[in-house]
Amino acid sequence: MGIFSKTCEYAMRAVFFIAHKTAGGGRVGIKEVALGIDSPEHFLAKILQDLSRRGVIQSAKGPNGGFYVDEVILNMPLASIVEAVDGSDIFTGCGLGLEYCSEENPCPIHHEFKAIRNQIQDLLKTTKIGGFNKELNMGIAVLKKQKNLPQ
Amino acid sequence: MGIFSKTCEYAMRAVFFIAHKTAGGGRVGIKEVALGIDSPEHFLAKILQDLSRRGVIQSAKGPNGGFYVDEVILNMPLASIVEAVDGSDIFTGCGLGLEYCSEENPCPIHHEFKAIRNQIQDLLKTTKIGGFNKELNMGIAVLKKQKNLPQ
DNA sequence: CTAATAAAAGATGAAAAGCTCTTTTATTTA
DNA sequence: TAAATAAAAGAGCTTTTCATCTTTTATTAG
Ligand code: FES
Ligand code: FES
Repeated sequence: MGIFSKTCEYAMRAVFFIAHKTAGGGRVGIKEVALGIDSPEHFLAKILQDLSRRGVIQSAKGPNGGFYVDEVILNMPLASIVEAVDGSDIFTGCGLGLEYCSEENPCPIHHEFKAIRNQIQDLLKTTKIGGFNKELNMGIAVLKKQKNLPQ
Repeated sequence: MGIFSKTCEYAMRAVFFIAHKTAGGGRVGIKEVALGIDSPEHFLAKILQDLSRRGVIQSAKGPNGGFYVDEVILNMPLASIVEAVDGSDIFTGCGLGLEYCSEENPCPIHHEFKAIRNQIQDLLKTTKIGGFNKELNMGIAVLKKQKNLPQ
């Protein structure tokens, strides 16, 4: 696993995809999202249901239904997704797994780790959910493995 | 979970502890290590056996036996432990979980994430296993939760 | 109002991570 | 050589994560 759980990785990719597809109106179905980010459909459905309940995306049932986002969500930070899925440990937790990270009783790598943690926090708080629509449209950024490309 | 797996967190704390206790010679038993870093003894034993097999620590059976490290190990980077336990995904993996991280087909957060990944790599490669013995001796750095300290 | 659509919810299961307990093997010291 | 010591190895359990399949509910177009 990487820095984020697999669930959280799917969540971020999916929300980027939905933002990209519906920023100008409309909805996108679960099948299309799963295909677009290369994730297991039924598993992703669970994740999106949860994000929808928490207000990180929006959804509508029935014909022409699907997932979508509004202006407010487009301006929310990536951190909203990560916190909803993985919790806030990544912003506050100790790099060596001590029960709590503290300035008074720091673990050996506390200072260096804190800098990294802050940089992660910065990335997640300043990156807006809708911030990559242009890159995604232009194909400069991708949300799944591109074919015919070694390494 | 944090950036590293729980197993990896235990491993790093344990190796720091062993380095601290045996840098001047001698061995330290599994019970003392488990107590010293506040980890489950039998689970930690498995982790240390594995690290020993991989040459990240040394061990001796019988009376006066236990775990220890030599000069060579004291100068090895923290990265050796992390790689042995969690693999090298943390050095190369994509922040959004794409199959591979690539400059040609980057995910939306590729550039910012790469900077973070490099900083983690830098921390793990420049931090020596024996680099904190002084701090640990002086009590300036700790390897388990300190008692009677709120937050 | 009905049929079609699409998300929501429920039930279940596989795999990995985390953890415990018991037995065996190697070493030392007396 | 016998007893004590301590890691190594083996077997197995619990929880969490990741994933699939089926049924239900809400919505909409006709
Ligand atoms: S105490 Fe470990 S990172 Fe702060
Ligand atoms: S492609 Fe995602 S971090 Fe490089």
